[in-house]
This record gives sequence, C-alpha cells and structure tokens, in this order.
Amino acid sequence: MKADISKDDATPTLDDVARKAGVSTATVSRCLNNPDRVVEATRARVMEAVKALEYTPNFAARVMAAKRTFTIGAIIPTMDNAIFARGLQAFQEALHARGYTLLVSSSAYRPDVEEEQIRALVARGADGLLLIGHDRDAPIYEYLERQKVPALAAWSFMEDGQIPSIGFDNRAAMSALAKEVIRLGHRRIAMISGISQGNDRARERIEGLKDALRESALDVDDLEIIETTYEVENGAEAFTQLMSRDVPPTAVLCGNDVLAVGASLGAKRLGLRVPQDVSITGFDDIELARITSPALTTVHVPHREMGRKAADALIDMVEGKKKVVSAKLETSIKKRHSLGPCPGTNDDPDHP
Amino acid sequence: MKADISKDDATPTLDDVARKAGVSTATVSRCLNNPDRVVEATRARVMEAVKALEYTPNFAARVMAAKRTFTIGAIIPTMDNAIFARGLQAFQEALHARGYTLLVSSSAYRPDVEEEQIRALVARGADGLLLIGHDRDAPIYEYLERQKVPALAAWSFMEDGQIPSIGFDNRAAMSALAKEVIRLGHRRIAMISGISQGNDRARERIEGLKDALRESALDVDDLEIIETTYEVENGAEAFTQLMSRDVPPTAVLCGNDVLAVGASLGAKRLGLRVPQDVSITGFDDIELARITSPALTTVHVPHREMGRKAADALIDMVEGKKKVVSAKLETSIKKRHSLGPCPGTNDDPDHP
DNA sequence: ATTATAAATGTAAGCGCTTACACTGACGAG
DNA sequence: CTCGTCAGTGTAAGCGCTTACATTTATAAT
Repeated sequence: MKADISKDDATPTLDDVARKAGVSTATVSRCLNNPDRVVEATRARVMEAVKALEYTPNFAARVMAAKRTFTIGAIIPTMDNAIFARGLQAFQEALHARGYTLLVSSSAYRPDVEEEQIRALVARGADGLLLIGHDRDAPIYEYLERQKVPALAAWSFMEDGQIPSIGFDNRAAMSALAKEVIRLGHRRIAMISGISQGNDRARERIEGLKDALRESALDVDDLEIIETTYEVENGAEAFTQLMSRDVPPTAVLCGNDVLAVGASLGAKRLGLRVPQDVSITGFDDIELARITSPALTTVHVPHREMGRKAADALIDMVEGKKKVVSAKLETSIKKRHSLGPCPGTNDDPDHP
Repeated sequence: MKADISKDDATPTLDDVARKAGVSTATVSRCLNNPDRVVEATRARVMEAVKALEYTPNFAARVMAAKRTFTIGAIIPTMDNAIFARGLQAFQEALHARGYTLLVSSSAYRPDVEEEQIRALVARGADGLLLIGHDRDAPIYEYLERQKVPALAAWSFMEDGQIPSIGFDNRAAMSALAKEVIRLGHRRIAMISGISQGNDRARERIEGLKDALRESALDVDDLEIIETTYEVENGAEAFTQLMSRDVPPTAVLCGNDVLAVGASLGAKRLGLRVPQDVSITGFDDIELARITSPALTTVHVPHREMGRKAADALIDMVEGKKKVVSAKLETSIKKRHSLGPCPGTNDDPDHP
C-alpha cells in the first residue's frame, strides 16, 4: 500500500488552490486581489477551492512579492493610560474601514525604545507610521525617508515639522485655559507637568501657560513647575509638595488629566477643598475627568476626530494620493467644577 | 557617460552586505543569527559592512525562509478601557525581555471580529496568540491547531479548556465578594453586569454571585441583573433603573470597576449616599477604583503578574518547552469605602 | 468567414532570506 | 607523510506569492 501523498496536512498554498480549481497560480492570485480581472465562472470555481481548502494567503510571501502590507504601525508612549486609548481606537476603526490593519507598540516614553520600535515596524513592512508628537532626532526621520515609509504625527500640531501632523495647538490651548484661570483672579499659579524632555506636547503646554502669564503681566519667574511621570500618585505627590511652599499657589494647572486627578487626591489628603481652597485643572478631557469629583475643568481634545482624520491622512500618504495633509483641530475649554474663583478675592467675575 | 549603476538608493540587501564584506550571503546570515558559528575576524568584517550600509534585514523574507517571526499577537476586547491595559503592558515587557514583539488588536467584544483578527495575526505569522477568556467557537480552535499556532487564554481560568489559561477564578472571586456583602446584612442585592453573551468572565461572575446567594439560602430568582456594555454612562443608567424598582436593592454588585464607577455616578445624581444609602462594588481593581470617591470596594486582580506569567507561558509553548502551563492566580477582596452595612440593619457585624 | 482587437489566462522570473549540503584547508593521530 | 576530522565558508535550492509578458480565446468589425 502506497503512502497517500496527497494527505496534505500542511497549510495549503496558492498552488494547491490552483491545482484544485484547475487554473494557474496567477489566476488564483488575481481572483484574490483583482477579482474583476477574472471571468465570473473561473472566479467562482477558484473561490470554491479556496473555501474547500480553507486557504489563507501566506502573509510574508505576499508582502515579499507585492511590497505592500496594508499594515499601519502606531507607536504610542504608553498603553497603561487612557490618554491615547480613545484616539487610537478611532484610528483603528478608520483604518479597518479602508482595509488596513493596525499594529500598536509602546515606547514607555523612551526615545531609544521608540526608535527601536520604529525600526521594528518598518522591518515588518508597515506601510505607514503614526507617531506621537514631533520630538525625535533627525536621523530617524532620515531613516524613514530612505525607507520611503510615510509617517504622520498626531496629538500635536506643527506647521512645518519634518512630517505632517494631525493635531492641535497644545500651546494655545493651555494658554486659553490659563487665561481663564487668571480671569478668575488667580495670581499664584503653579503647574504639574509631564516630563518635558522629549515630549513636545508637555513643553508646549508649559509655554502656553507662560504666554498667558506674560500677557497678563505676571512674572513668569514666579511660576513653579514640577515635572513628573504620568501617574496619579505622582500627581498627588507633586501637589503636596507645591502646597508646602511658604506661599502656596491658589491654582494648580496640570499637564494632563491623570496628573490633575492625582492633584485632586493630594488635596483631599491635605484636607483642602477643590475649588474653594485651591483650583485644579487638567488637560485632555479623558473620561476620568468627568467622573472624578469634583469633575475636572480641562481642555477638551477631539480624540476620536483626531484618530479618524489621522487614519485617513496617513492612508492617503501611503497610497500617494496627497502630499500635505496637516490639520489643526480645535480644542475647547471644558468648564466643570475643579476651577473656581481665587479664594480671598471678593469679586467673582461670574457673580459680581 | 555611463549611468552609475552602483548608486544604490534602494534599501540594502543581504547580498549587498555580503559583497561589501567579501563573503557569501550564508556567512552574513550566520553572523546575524548564529554569531558563534563564524570566526571572529569574519564576523567583525561583516558587522562593519552591516553598519556602513545601515542594513536591516527584510522581515518578510526572513519569516518566509525561517518560518519564525518572534512575534506574539494579542487580541483584546477593547483598548478603550483600562481593564486590559496594565496586564498587557506587563505582557509586552516580559515578551520584550525574551526577544519577542507584541502585536495588539482589538475585537470590540465581537466574536466575528475576533475571529477575523485571529486569522489576520496568524497570517502575519504570529508565533503565538494571547486571547481573552475561553468563549469562542470550536472551529477557530481547530484552525489554530491546524496552523500549529499555540494560543493561551488569560483573564479567566479553566481547568480543561481547549487552550491552557493563565487567569483567575472569576466565579469564586465574585462569590467571595458577594458573601462579604451578605455578611454585612444586605439581602436585596442586584447586579450590573457586562454582556455575558460570548464573555465567560462576565458569566462566571454572575454565577459566582448566584452561588453566594444560594449558599446563604437567599432566593436567586429575586436577583435582578442588568447587562450592559462597559461604559461609565451605561453603569449610571442601569443603576438608576435598578433604584426605580418598588423595592430597590441595598447593594449593587457590578461586573467591573467601570460599571461600578457609573453606578456611583448614578447614585450621586439620585442624591443617594454611598455606602450609607446604598452599597456598590466593583471588580478588577483598576486604578479608577482607587481614585473615585468613595473609593471602590472591589476584587483585586493581579494584572501585572498575570501579564508576566502569560508571556512566559506562551513563549514556552511557542518554543515547545512545556505543554501544560495553566495557572490559577489568586485574587483578593480590596475593601475600600463603597461597601457598608445594610441600611436599616441595627447591627453592623464589624461594630457590634 | 476573416482578421484586428480586446479579454482571459498561463508562464516564469523574481522578492530577500535561511539552511542543507558541499567544499576547503588546518590539524592531530597513526 | 597520509588520512580522517572538523571548523569555517560557499553554493544553491527553496519559502509562497505577485506580476510583466506571452499566449490563447472571445468579440467585434469588415
């Protein structure tokens, strides 16, 4: 009795499908990629064979031959935090709608790790890359250019960056919020920021606050800023530190909502009421901002819109449709309850 | 004047490196993959060429030839929610430490999307897959088996599942929490659960509550359960609904922290104090649970440990080291402030 | 019917890498 | 001095797919 050679336990290949359908591999390939270049009857036969064999194209082989992966990579600073979650979810949905798959990896806010991940994704054939912000060394942009992998920056807007961006003006947004704080009578203002090194969003937000201070003729040198990593507990600690000063601030602006929630927590521990004793503001308007109490006055960022637009723009770049795609999205101040008039001020501008 | 053929603008290949170093492609390949099989002097020369050319191996080609990708795929129900974030972060870190890359995609809690993503990741050559829970149709497991792609389930433990799991006993954990609730005098108990269809974690948690009820000789039929998707606002709405009953519950157990925070929010809107008027509990112990007020009494799940162990177990499976790796992790009840004695009960068992 | 033209399909050459196998030369044993 | 051994390299055969080009077949115009 002969061994049954055809007992094919391995995963079927294009060749198997072709043989089964009685056509050439080219035809099978066309059925899968350009169905309209194959006559109906043949296509039906091929598709049947595909189904019968449960054929799935080998991705690596396809990539190698076609030099396209329909894969977009995204490298975000962290997954362990909701800041990027919503925008990324929208980004993925939009990609999916256009037939692309998203690969996500995180850099832990470390430039060297980010670079490694960029190379890994490019090596894996990502057709395009979504990066957060603009802060990175020139060589990596050159690398991307050499590899001809288009990249787009999000969560930050820069008119003439090395790569186009879909984002918002962190500086102007923070400035607007700070002006509101100042309008409410606050003069002693402090800030808890994320680490600004290698993070243009954080840096721009700081600058925005300074802009507002200057515009109101307040002394920028008086501004105390504590930089810390994005964790609730760190926000609490920084806040405690700030309030231990001889002349503690009456308003603490935070670089993001996570830090602001931490500050809130710090205030609670110190027995301070927000906003009666001290005002706190956030940035990003993640869900957390709404459900914490008091609910955070913060800068609303259109995360979902940003994700969606970034996806469309990036795919356009990948498919070579358009060139310049940068877009500046509008942010707004979301007034909730963590910001109030400066204590000791007689006149609340909103209730004169 | 002849065109300068050697002006190679394209990305360098193994061949280019080999030529530059004056060796064969096999040697270059060996330098990269089995450095000790090449003599020092040659290796140095090759490495120099690699550096000079800024050579990066073509991933697809490597995969195709070697049939290994050093890539692990993970499919989680959603990224738009912190439940999986921490565990996944730990998972990625552990993978990275062992030289693997993580590819994440999300299924939006939809079985059909999950299946699509599984196939996509397998096609992309994932060496192994991390899946959440055990609820999926048999054919997909057969597919995985046929493709010889090992998979591991996390966030759920099942002794004899189709695939091994690194998780915890959702049922026992919820039962333990419910017993605590009952011990505090609560008799009218309700639950807000995630959609249990296709979600074994949600289902097990419901069963756990029922177990506790039965053990305390309470009528399971009296238990009202509202199922809704994991969003804060849905938790609030479900809570409001529950409290509008003729005989509202005195304790509302939630399928997870997000829903519990929503319930809390609902209570606030209704003017109910937690836990004086009504008790609320969560599940998962994500950061949110600690910072919401009142801080949530919830089930603590060792997310980071789970992620780490899952990574190690999965890699062991991929590398064929071990076979059975299932592990049941311990959970604990995290007592905070959202659970109190039943109102109207004279005796608080903790302060008799 | 005949031929020009277009549509459908087949042929086969890679894509860039790994690896089985072949080869070379140095070394120690006999 | 010869031969077997073996470490270090080279040769070349794929891996499974896409696609330019060649070939065949259908369609339309004469």
